[in-house]
Amino acid sequence: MDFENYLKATGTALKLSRGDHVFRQGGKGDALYWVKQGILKAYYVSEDGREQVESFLSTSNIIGSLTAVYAGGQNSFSLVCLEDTQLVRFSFSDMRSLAADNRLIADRMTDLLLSLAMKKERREYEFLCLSAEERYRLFLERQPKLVSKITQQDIALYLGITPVALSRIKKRMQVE
Amino acid sequence: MDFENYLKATGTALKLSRGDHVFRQGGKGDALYWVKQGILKAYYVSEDGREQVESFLSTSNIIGSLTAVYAGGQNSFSLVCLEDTQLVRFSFSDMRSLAADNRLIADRMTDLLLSLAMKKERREYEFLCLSAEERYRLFLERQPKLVSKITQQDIALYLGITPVALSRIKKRMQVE
DNA sequence: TCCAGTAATTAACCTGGGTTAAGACAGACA
DNA sequence: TGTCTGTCTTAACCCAGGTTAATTACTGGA
Repeated sequence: MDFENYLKATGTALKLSRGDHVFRQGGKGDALYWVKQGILKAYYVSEDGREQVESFLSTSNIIGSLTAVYAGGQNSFSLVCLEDTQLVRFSFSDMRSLAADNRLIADRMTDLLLSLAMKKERREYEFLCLSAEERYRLFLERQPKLVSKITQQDIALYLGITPVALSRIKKRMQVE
Repeated sequence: MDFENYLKATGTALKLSRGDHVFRQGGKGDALYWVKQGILKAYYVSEDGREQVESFLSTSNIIGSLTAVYAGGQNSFSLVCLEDTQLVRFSFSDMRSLAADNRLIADRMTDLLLSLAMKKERREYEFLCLSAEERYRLFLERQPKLVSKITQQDIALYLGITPVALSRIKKRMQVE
């Protein structure tokens, strides 16, 4: 059984509308989600009520809170649909059990974890070494298709700055 | 065979001195390192020659560049000893092969990947949602033993600020 | 077509951190 | 004992981005 078949066999198909939440920060559950269709936003709300965007997801991405997966902790962020969305939900612990007897699943699971960790390693580098403007340029390069479908506000919060600051950066870039 | 025995059996013991590099940014290799004894610093050098610190490692931590592990890419950072250090080097691809036939190794490998990814998820959150001062307070809480053994400069570069800024933050915190 | 609500821009002012440079301090060593 | 070197602190100045608020533009109903 390969990974796609595993998803079809054990996963639950979900159809959600723009604005629906897949899960909320603080909730429980070790589920992961494969995005069949749509655009989603993963975001944190910090203690003082401010929102920051962890990432945007689109077709064929896989997302889930690792702190929730690991030892069944709480979701560290919320996941909301920015468009009508189709997802397949599957359980990490089920996949892990299955991986013990199935090399294909085991390989895909390892790849999945590696790529999740690498994605975060890259983002860590960007925050540590790049300016807000450089991060914005990189975002335009990497996710050009998303730009038109996401509000400036969300892009700013993804970059770790305010919408006002992003507007200034855009203006600065036009002039040059 | 459990994980510690796996390390002893297949790993290579290394003894390094303060200042020695374990590997350098841009180099190849899919090795991971288990820290038996000592303190190390993982750091990036960005294009303009500036250094930023990715993390500090001490006893029983495991470290390696995930981009290097994944598909045998290049190390995305350098690793240097801040004290005399004992390491055990082991190959990720060997562990992965072994995991296919050994559930204990497979479990430990999955845990390892999950904890690496979670560590980065946490740090991503800190950069996105916390101020430099809050990140410093958190560092003092989490790694109090390291504080006395690491220069202020390295702590500042870990927090993503300059040594001058960290000195100001410390003063500000004393006054309050 | 008009209205209401949201998103984006712009301006004015404030603040945290960067930059540069000068001094203080401490350990290493001749 | 004095000097050298590296680390930390402090000060002065600058700038990117935060904050608040007013203005404009856009969009989706009714």
